[in-house]
Amino acid sequence: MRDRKLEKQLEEKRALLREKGVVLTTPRLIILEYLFENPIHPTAEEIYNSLKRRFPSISQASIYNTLKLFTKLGVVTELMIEKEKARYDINTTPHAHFKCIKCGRIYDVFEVPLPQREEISGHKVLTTQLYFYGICQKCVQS
Amino acid sequence: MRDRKLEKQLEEKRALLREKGVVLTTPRLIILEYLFENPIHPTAEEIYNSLKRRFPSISQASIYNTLKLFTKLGVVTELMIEKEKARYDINTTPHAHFKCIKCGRIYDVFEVPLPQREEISGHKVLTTQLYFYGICQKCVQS
DNA sequence: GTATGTGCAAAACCTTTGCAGGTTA
DNA sequence: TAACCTGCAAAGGTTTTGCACATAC
Repeated sequence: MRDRKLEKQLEEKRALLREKGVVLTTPRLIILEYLFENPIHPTAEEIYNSLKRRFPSISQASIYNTLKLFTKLGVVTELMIEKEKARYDINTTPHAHFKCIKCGRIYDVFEVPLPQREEISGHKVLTTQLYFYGICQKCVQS
Repeated sequence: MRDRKLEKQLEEKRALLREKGVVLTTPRLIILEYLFENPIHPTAEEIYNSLKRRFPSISQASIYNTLKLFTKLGVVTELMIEKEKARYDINTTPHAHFKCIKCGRIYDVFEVPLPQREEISGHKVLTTQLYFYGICQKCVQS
């Protein structure tokens, strides 16, 4: 049985999509659900592999299309913390991220605030990403 | 005739490479020079296209190998400010970057300091990247 | 001379695209 | 029903790899 709080957040995002005139198709709904239930900053491939077990007909194209749409609408944040591939974060509250260069884990960082700037040297700021790289607590210990 | 200050910086980086036991081959030297003379955060492709005019025998593989080596040694910083491809910055002094989502220009940002943290939630921090995205001054005006 | 690096071409990998068929509102 | 979306397969673009030859020290 699903967490009530999570269910409420999900409904909020669904409402946001409806407001924006987005058609609520099966791929979009199950990807949204997946992101809430797996807030581990998954890649498109991880989402695809997990979902195709339960929904064998889903395609890679739909995963990529949906993630791109969600990013454009601000429903998810696309992280470019890795060179190879994008990762997706359903938590769109501004926050930093830490990537362990040893184990590859990615952590949310709420301890260090993002610089909140509307303008820098005459440039209008719309979004901000702050990435830290190093050795995570688990890898430091071992 | 080349700037004397630039020549000095170049010699410093060459010395750093020698110290680290890196063989100073032609591709490595000309890429280093290129980066100093073109501090525009070029991509591997841009470097390749520019250099092959003067050194037709240079290969893509050498560009990629060299950039990876330089990044590992801390001679350049690899920017993941764009999803599609990496960009390289010879200025390894910690600083932020701004990318214009309209024209694609990438600016150095010295006005906003990077958070200087050695440790976050028990994780050991080694490097930090701060990226701003928005509309640049030139695009705002037009 | 020997370890190390280069150049070439092909492969690997992530992401996008075109289009016929299907689904949502 | 009409607009929009999905799934499939192929293509596109960046980066990596294997190997014979070449080069730096």
